[in-house]
This record gives sequence, structure tokens and C-alpha cells, in this order.
Amino acid sequence: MPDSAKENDFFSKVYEVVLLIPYGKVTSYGAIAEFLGAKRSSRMVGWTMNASHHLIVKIPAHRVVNRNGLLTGKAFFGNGDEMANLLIAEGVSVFDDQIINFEQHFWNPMIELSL
DNA sequence: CCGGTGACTCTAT
DNA sequence: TATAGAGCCACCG
Repeated sequence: MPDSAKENDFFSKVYEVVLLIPYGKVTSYGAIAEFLGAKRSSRMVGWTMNASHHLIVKIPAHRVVNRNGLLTGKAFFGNGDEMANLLIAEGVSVFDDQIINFEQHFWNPMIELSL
């Protein structure tokens, strides 16, 4: 198959998964990395989110947090609590940059996209 | 070309 | 329960 590898590219996959996160749900960098078969490369997911900012396509990066439900990337949203604000607007409780009842809002691509 | 850095996570002490 | 180190891989100067 001639086409390729671009579709299976790490970046593209990350974008796809993130775009599939339902409204009011969140997931973690590690979960995405694991879904892509590279659990140890969770940093790349974060880097991908950063890169996604200058894309034409809108990426709901606010729905991606670390495995503790902590909004580690909130500083990259520009203003202070932009990220937390977006999550709250979607019905996700956030306090002190920490998602409340994280497990309840957690969306696991391994299961939801279960193969 | 090489070293430092990072939106992470796991394991060991 | 905390703290420290390692692994991961792409980008930047």
C-alpha cells in the first residue's frame, strides 16, 4: 500500500483521537500514547498538542490532561484559567487546576474505540 | 552534529 | 508518602 504511513503517523493519530473525545469528557496523554502503542511516549502527545495550536483544525486540547487529572497544560492556553474555564463550561468540575471526579469524566480510547 | 528541554509516566529508594 | 532517576522522541539553537 502505497499511501501510507502518514495516516499512521503519530501526530495524525493523536489529532484523530483527541478530536474523538466526546463533549464533557477528558483523557490523558498516557492513555493516548498507549492507544497508539507507545505508552512511554506520552511526552510526544503533549508536544503534538502544542503543535496543534497553529493548525487550521481546531483541537480540543483542553480535554487532554495528565494521568492525575491535573491541568498541566493550562499555561499554554494563553490566559490563566482558560483551560479550566473551558472544561467547566462543558460540565467538568475543576478546582485548583485539578479535575474533580476525574475517573467519572475520563474517556479511555482503548475502550471507547475498542478494537 | 550535539546537547538541552518538555502539555508525561513508571519504577526504585 | 515523598523524592529522584530513567525512558521516551521531536524540536531548537
